[in-house]
Amino acid sequence: MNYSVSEENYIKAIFHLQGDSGNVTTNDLAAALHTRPASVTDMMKKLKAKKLISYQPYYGFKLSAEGRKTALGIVRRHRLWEYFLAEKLNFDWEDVHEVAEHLEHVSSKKLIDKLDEYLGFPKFDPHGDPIPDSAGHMESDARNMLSETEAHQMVTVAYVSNQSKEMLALLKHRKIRIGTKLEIIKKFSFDQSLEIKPKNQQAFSISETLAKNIFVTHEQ
Amino acid sequence: MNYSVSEENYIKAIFHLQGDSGNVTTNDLAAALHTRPASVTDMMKKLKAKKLISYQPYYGFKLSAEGRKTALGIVRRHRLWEYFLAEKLNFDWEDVHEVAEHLEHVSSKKLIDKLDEYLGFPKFDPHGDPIPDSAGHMESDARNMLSETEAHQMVTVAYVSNQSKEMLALLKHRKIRIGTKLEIIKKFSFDQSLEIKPKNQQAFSISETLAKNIFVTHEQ
DNA sequence: ATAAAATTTTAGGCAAATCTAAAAAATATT
DNA sequence: AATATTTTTTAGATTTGCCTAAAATTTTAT
Ligand SMILES: [Mn+2]
Ligand SMILES: [Mn+2]
Ligand SMILES: [Mn+2]
Ligand SMILES: [Mn+2]
Repeated sequence: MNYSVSEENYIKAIFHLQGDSGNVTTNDLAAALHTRPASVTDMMKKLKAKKLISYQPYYGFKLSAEGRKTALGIVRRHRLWEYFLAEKLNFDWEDVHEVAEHLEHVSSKKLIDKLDEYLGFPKFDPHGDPIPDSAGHMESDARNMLSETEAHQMVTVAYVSNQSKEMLALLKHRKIRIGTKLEIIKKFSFDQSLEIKPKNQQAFSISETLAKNIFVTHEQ
Repeated sequence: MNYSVSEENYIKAIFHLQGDSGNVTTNDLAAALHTRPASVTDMMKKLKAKKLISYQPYYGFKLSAEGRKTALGIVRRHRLWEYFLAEKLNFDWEDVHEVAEHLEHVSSKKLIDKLDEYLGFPKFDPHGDPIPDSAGHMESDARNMLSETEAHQMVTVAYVSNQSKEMLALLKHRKIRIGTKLEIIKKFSFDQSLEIKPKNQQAFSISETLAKNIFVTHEQ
């Protein structure tokens, strides 16, 4: 019911790594947590004993129903704190993650539910990621990769998939954030770069690399 | 420069225990932290090696200048979070301590300074304890024990020295909190009980035991 | 189908933080 | 001053979480 900081970091990392296949490997998890494969194997034994994952030695692991529920709780805390830091404390977009990485481990349910209420039950964090509600449910709206969106469309930035400091620094410089409305002026097939024009800004071009990491919605 | 949760809890406990004499004993610290004397001795060796305390085996210990500075930082975080929980998240007075006990260990300076600013640089926490500023300075205003205050005076509750659940439950029932203004109607020498009348409330009597744990200011 | 390479696990060790039981030292009592 | 009591420290274990090096297993290449 109550897990250590280390256990929580492992659970959350597995949650983020298991995409559709649902299976995570020892090496991948070690890389994600900047730790050694041997340490991962140790922890997997413990999480299996606690029934948070199913684990076949040599064949990877996946969260159990209980593990997933636990992961959603941690993600909820992380994203609510990110929202708080950005909205209330005026943190820059790119700085919220590091602090939330620690705040997420303060696991008082009462604290988080009251924080959620205080913030007005936000649905998305500052990076556009959905915030699970207290029952573990979250929005999953249809988003399209900016690089695959047709020209001459007005879209709204909803999510950025790469959240490295470098990426966020670039977005900040370009004044692109979650909620920014922009028009796709032209697409160049030579290098797949795009000319875009954010509302109330001059048009400029962005690389394919960047466009592949920005997700947009069309509605409205 | 950066200390473990356990080290921080020890440092803070020493800070609270060392009154005027300035010297804390192994048994007292063990009792305060619900741990064993042997564990305290182990940790004292470590804190001494890190120059946070001066420590003479068998003769107790006290914080060094560096240790005191560190302790003030932890106390600052603790009390700012208590203020946040009470003022912004509407926590009951008696519930803030437990959660702050964990939040205090998230030690980002930027986070705490921005939180302080967001809260409007409060000078006292919900229990009336002074909050150190980012340089470690705090108010130390003249407070008097309610039991030793003359009758027919209008005073303001500024601090409660006993912060047990039982005490806070009684104060809550009596609707007495930090900032409550009240008049001392009469003092009974038989049992040292007091008749008091909070503003906008009926008069009632309180025991000497309670009156010895309530501190008040006269100004204004 | 073997051999080579990559991945994962096991074995053994280490540091932090705790504990119990025994020894040592300080303090109090006669 | 000697003895008893209390306090504190030391010795030796235990648990958690991590590591390196070696062994086991799976996967890939020939
Ligand atoms: Mn974390
Ligand atoms: Mn985020
Ligand atoms: Mn604490
Ligand atoms: Mn307090």
